[in-house]
Amino acid sequence: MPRFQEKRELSINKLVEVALRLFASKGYEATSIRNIAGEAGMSLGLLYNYFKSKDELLEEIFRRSVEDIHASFVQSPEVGGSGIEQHIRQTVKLLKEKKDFWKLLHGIRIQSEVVRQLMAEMQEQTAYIEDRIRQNLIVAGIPFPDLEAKLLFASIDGMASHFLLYDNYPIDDVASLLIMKYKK
Amino acid sequence: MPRFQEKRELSINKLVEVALRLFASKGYEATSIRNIAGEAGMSLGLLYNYFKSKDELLEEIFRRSVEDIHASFVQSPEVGGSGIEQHIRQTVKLLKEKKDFWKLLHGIRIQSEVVRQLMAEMQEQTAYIEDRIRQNLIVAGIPFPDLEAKLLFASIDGMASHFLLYDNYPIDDVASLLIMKYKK
Amino acid sequence: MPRFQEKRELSINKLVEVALRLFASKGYEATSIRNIAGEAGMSLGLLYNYFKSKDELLEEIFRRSVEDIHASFVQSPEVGGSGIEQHIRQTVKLLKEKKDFWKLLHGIRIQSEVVRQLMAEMQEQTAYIEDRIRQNLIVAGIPFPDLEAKLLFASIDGMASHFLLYDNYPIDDVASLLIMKYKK
Amino acid sequence: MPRFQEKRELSINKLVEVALRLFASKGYEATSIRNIAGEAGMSLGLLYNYFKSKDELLEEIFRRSVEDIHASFVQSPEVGGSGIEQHIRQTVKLLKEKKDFWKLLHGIRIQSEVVRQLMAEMQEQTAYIEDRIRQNLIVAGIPFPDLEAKLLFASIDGMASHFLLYDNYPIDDVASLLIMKYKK
DNA sequence: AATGAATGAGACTTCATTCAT
DNA sequence: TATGAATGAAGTCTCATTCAT
Repeated sequence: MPRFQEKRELSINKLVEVALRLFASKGYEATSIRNIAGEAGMSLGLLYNYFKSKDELLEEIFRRSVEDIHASFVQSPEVGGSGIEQHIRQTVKLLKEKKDFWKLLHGIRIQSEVVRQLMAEMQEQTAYIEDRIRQNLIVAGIPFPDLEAKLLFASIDGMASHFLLYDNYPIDDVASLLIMKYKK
Repeated sequence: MPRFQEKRELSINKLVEVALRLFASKGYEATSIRNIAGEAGMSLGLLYNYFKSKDELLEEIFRRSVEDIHASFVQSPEVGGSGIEQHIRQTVKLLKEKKDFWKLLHGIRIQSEVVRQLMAEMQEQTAYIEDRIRQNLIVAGIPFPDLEAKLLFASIDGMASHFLLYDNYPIDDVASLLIMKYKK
Repeated sequence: MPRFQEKRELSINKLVEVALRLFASKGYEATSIRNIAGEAGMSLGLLYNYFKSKDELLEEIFRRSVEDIHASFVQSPEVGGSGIEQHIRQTVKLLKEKKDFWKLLHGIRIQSEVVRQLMAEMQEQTAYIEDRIRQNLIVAGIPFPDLEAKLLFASIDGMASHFLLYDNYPIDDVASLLIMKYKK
Repeated sequence: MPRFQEKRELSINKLVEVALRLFASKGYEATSIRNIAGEAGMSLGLLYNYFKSKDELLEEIFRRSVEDIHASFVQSPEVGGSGIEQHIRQTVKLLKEKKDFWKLLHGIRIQSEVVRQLMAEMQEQTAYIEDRIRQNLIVAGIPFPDLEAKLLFASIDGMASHFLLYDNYPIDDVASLLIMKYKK
């Protein structure tokens, strides 16, 4: 019965979507399973048919989001320019597209009690991103690429934080300015 | 009876110190009042003699920390160099000195909810800092000081995040590199 | 699934019944939620599935009781005699049938605080009853019906209090005597 | 040192007065010892120097009030008229003078968990009052004095309840009407 | 006499999770 | 698949009371 499979996926997608939204706006701890099931229009029991625990739901959110982001970074660039420019533009694009996930991530990454495991996996992603940045800096012939990579990564991350934090943050302008610094 | 006052302040200081440490490491929501009182070596009831609620304890932590930080920024600089250099060095110094508070802040600022009030007050501090940065950029004769201020603020914030996030983060080196970019 | 509805109603009815009994005998404040759940043979958590708070449970008790009483007063009289006689007899009948509710009401009505809202609604009922009494007095051609209504209402209320207060209170005899005073 | 004695009595009087006011307005259970000490302008410890417990404070309130009321009933009448008239007028007078105590009493007498002992003592007073009423009825030559006493007592009690319950209750008028019924 | 620090039990309430249907 | 009844631990907070000073 493919119908069952369909419904199953529909429900799971709905749950992931709702949970991400709530985790992003209220925080992981402050969001209750009841709240999620309610907003998703389904019962507590059904939620537990799909996810063994609240943690597992969080993990699934991370899995999906990280996968999407990774794919987006790896695949042929959707934005033009040099390597660095592409990287920054791509990051900004993803920030806008997946604002809720970034909010969740930024809100959870420092106090990772529940999510130590997830964070370990994230670390890999982080290292990968920093490495990409370094590669691009090397290509651009910038000196001290290791340290520069750390700085650029931090700058991008800070920009992201402020975008998530403040309304009407002119992220495109700030990004452009940042890109300019690495031109020539 | 100054003895009461003494004991009172001792208890309050201990509570604020312990709560800050726990909030920083486990997060505000995940830290229980019982946990705080226990680590502070006192009973639940005593905590509530001094703080009407968990929120109020958090507020007191913020009040004290923000006050310290503000004072530290305003007073005669303890680190040398140009305006921008001073600002960055001072920030790094404070980051190291008040690591727990920054952890708490970075872990709480995105999903406010409980702390919308506090965040509103923080906003003022934030605006003040961004303005200081802009002033320094103007003095240094840097074009687009508004946008540059946003970028520099973001870079510093991102650097701080990574310092809080990763062990052995070479913040002094990254800071030096950042300072260099605004020299000459 | 009517099964859920059934169970739900069963639990709610049980809770309302037990809570009324306990509130009546020990008072609202002195009765704990744990006590209620325990006597009702269910867990604390289940109670909170049905009632958001202790107050709401009290409100439900009031809602149901007031509704019953109102219905009983409005519907065709189950006791004979003149208007006044009917009113008094009906009151006595209800007193016996809903002794617990009257106990709760008499024990709570003076120090409202929690139940100011409920009391405001009760006031309407009270006014309605006093008005009914006045109508009956007018029909019976008794002078000063306004004041007489207040007095008769007070007498009935006092009789009720003493019935609730003292064991073996001869309420039927006292009621008969009271009725006699308004005959002829 | 009579000064100590003086201060002691002053403090005790203040506590009794404040506690009575708070018990009357919020109820016994809902009033905290802290609240009482605070409103009386003294420390928790001092309160416990004078009263071993919250119960004992309540007992003292009852002792004093009952004594006052008893004295007032027993002593030469301050209001004129026949026995019944005197009794009713005197009751109304006391109601006005000791409104808080009556509120407390009416709010506590039905659910007497804490105060079973006190209520037993009150019962004596009650019996005494009912007996006085009966004596007066006998003197007035009214038939069925036993039952009439119960009814009149209930009427007076109900009047009192309504006076305590409703603002601007015309108790004097209602009392006059009640008195009239027993004239001739 | 007088203070208020200190305690711990217990109050109300929420929550993640399990289970019978 | 789907429901929501049911649980019990744990959370925040209040309270009467004791005690050192």
